[in-house]
Amino acid sequence: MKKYLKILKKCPLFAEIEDDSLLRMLTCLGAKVEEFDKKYTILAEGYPATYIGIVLSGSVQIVQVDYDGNRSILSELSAPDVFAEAFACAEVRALPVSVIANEPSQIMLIDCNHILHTCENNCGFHQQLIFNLMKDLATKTILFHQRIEVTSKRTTREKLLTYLSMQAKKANSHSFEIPFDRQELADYLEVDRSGLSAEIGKLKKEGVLDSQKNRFVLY
Amino acid sequence: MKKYLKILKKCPLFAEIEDDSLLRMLTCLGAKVEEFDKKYTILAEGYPATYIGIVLSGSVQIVQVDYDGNRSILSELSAPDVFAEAFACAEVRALPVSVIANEPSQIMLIDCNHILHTCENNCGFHQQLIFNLMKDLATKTILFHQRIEVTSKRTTREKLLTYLSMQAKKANSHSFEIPFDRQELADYLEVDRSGLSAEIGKLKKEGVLDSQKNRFVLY
DNA sequence: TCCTTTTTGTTGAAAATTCAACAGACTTTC
DNA sequence: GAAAGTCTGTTGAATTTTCAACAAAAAGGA
Repeated sequence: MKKYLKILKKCPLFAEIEDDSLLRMLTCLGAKVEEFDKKYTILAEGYPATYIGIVLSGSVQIVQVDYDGNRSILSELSAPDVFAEAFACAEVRALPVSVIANEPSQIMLIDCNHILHTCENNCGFHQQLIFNLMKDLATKTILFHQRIEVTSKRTTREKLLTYLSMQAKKANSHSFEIPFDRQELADYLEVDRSGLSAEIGKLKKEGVLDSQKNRFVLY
Repeated sequence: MKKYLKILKKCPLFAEIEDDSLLRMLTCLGAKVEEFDKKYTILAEGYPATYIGIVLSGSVQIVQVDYDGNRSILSELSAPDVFAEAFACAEVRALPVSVIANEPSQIMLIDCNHILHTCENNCGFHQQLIFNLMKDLATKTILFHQRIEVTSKRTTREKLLTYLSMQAKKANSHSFEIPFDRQELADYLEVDRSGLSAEIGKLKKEGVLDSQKNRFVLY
């Protein structure tokens, strides 16, 4: 396990846990590392969700089969991202998604029951782990909530302005960078990319904002 | 506290916890019950999020002040709903919303730190409480995820069909009821109500589905 | 540096949504 | 049981978005 320490320490799930405690804990949790070739299925739709996954190297896709049989890629993750934690914690009977290796990848799998039900050893770091997992879920909830707040606006302009003011508020400044390129921003806002570009252009002309690449200024 | 037992037992946060254990635990957690008159602020935007709230009676609104000063109501909760748990667990510095009493209400407030950091007594039910809280957050994450999956479709028709097939899958039947009236469904799908009604009409004519009130049949 | 690839902005036409207004069906209240 | 209020479906016009196609700009590679 030692060789994965460097990447595991970057994972928010293991924040505030010392190296040796982490190693001991992983053993205690029965964490296992598996290697998957490209296109191999790591977790399969329909199976019970018990495992939490952590990408150690390579990348994975979260894939869903549509009601009319179309496969769609919900997201793509790389190290040290965590996946399936919500499904595992909610104890869903059947995973609604599959997780597929996007390239040869090393994946750590931990049975969520081992996390949630602390062992008799009662290691103090287990507490911290639960705390970290909780924080991860809570943060996701908040981010989703924010996104819905943005996308529930009805026009591209409103969505954009709502999003940008949130970012300005967060940065505590009129000038700030966003973590998206145009296509990604359009996907986030759930609008058409070209329409988004057009709207940004309009707002510039009107003097409402200015932008160059990812940097925006809101007047 | 005893008089609140009946309502608290309905709250998923306290699932699988026996009455007397629950009462002892509430004391241990420093849970307090406060009464708020209509329009009084229970939790104020901008303050640190440390408390988890539970509606015991009455109802509350989750309110947000827009970037241009407009107040908007994000949701309305009644007993035995839980609020602010995500903010508290994520330890956000400033609440992005306010919680206002919508009528005279009794609210239980619990400092989230007391939940997350188990006491030295190490009561077994505290474990269960953490577990329940985790499940609550995980479930919310999943529900938000689903909603985004639905609303990310671009047309009313696609949104509606995506949502309905999810419900059919969940009910494991072509015929099922949804928990929304038309306006609520439109809000959930983020579309115009009248447009939604029109689309349902079209789909009926095309023989894709049938509906009366909340009951839908998908062919 | 040059060439290739990706990203971004622009456009106009087609399609879809929103908006406002109204009428009928259904509920609730007194 | 009548009246008031709410919910739903329908319509047409105005607005907005999407879509496809292209050109300019930026980024990356050889």
